[in-house]
Amino acid sequence: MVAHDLALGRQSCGDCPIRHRAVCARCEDAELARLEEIKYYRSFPAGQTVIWSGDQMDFVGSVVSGIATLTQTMEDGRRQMVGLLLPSDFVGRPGRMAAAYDVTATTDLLMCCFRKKPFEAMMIETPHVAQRLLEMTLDELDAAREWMLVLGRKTAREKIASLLAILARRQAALGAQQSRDILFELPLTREAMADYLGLTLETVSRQISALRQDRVIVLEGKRHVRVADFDRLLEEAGDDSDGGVPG
Amino acid sequence: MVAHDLALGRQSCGDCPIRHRAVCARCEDAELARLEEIKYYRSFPAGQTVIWSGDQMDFVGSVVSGIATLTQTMEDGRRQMVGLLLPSDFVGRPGRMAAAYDVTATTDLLMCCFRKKPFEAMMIETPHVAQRLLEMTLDELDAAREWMLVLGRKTAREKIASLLAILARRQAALGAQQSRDILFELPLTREAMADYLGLTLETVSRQISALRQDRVIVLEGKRHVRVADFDRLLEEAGDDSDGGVPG
DNA sequence: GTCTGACTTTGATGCAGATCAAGGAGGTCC
DNA sequence: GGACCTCCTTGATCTGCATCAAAGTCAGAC
Repeated sequence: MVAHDLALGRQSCGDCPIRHRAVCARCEDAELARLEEIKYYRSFPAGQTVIWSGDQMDFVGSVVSGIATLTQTMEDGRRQMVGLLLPSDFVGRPGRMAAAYDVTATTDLLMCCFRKKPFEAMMIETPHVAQRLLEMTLDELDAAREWMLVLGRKTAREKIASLLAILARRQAALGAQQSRDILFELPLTREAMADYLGLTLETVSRQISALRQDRVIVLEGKRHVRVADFDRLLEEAGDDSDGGVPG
Repeated sequence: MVAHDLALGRQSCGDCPIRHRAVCARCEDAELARLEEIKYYRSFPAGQTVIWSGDQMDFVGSVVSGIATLTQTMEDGRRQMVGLLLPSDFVGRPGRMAAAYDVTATTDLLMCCFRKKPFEAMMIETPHVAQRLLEMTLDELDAAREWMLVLGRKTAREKIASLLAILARRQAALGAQQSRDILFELPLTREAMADYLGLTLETVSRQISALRQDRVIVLEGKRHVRVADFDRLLEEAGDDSDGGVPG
């Protein structure tokens, strides 16, 4: 099973990498078969817009691989990212015609799309899909509220540390690390990080440099980050709770 | 039917003021009867904490009347409001033991609470409750994302105008106004507004004064606001879309 | 009536982060 | 090789909001 197969739709849900985390996680075989009938895959190269805010949207779907962002833009060009979509995250809203946000692929992106009308019908008829979607939406709401604290009350340094902590935690969760160090790639440009954090790209750059000089992180190239002391990073982020890092 | 009756639980759902907007909106008579068995009312005086973040929470529920807030607090005391709960809004999360945020009554508050365990059982068995909760959660997620733009990218003046616009729109929606002016009460102290907007209370006070001097709003006392030109207010808020104001 | 405390307003000053500006690193195309 | 991107870093300066401080307003208790 390679990406090429995925892109051509030659994939059964049973083999899907996000089978147990996406909106279909709870589906039984019959339900899965039904989903399979209304699904199709779409891929987007890094940088491409998936959909513009306000556009008619005739599908909903899941991120299979890669990373996408949701952003809002004001008339004068100020931009705020309001969501970071990782594999298994859901895109679109049942019952709504138009997209509410710009959706952009920040890396090469593969999406599993469902035609909207039949998906909405399924939502009503099969409870497992709606239940799972509720669970995922509640998680997203928690994440959004967490981010409101970051945007509203944290300093620039804390904001950067918070973002790095999210990425580091995700990386740590992906697999047992051979060393205690967490190593990960920044999937966002400095500008995209600024849009996420409500900062300017210059401030992002400066604060990353500062965290490097203060030995909180080690940069290997511009996009690879090594975190030796995760608790230290959390401290810098202003988080009290120590998240569940393995090791 | 008076508040006193409500507080004592002497109320059938049929007469409930939030019957058609709350989590029970879609329920049929039989479902309603079942909800009625597991519900009870609680009232809180203005200023009282409904629940502390981290506390065990053995109920979920709806705001029947009054206003409550969700806030997050950092170790050093920085606070960010992450939700404003108006009548019909839902409190708590099925499937979670502990409260994630502090919930505080900012006005006298009446809540319709459901015992958590039986409510969770109902979520699984009756689709209408889960469907309605999904819809409400998606709306809340949209509101949270809207607020992320406010927190991350708007100036202090725009933040205040945005909050006033939300309150004004809600008031306008409540009933046909006899005049074109929208008149409403601020349900929050300056400090609570600051917590909502990621500002200090001094900045809130100054910006409200500035909007008054610039004739965007008229203050009648400290807590009553008159908005003569709603479009002007939206302009000040940096919103392009003109929301659906009647008249 | 006065006292008290919660809430609000206004002024003076300081600083974190924005803005303006320049240059560096690394990639791709020719 | 050089030209030309895009992305990133760093420096100098400016400014919007925070901070520190003091006084005003109003309702309720007595």
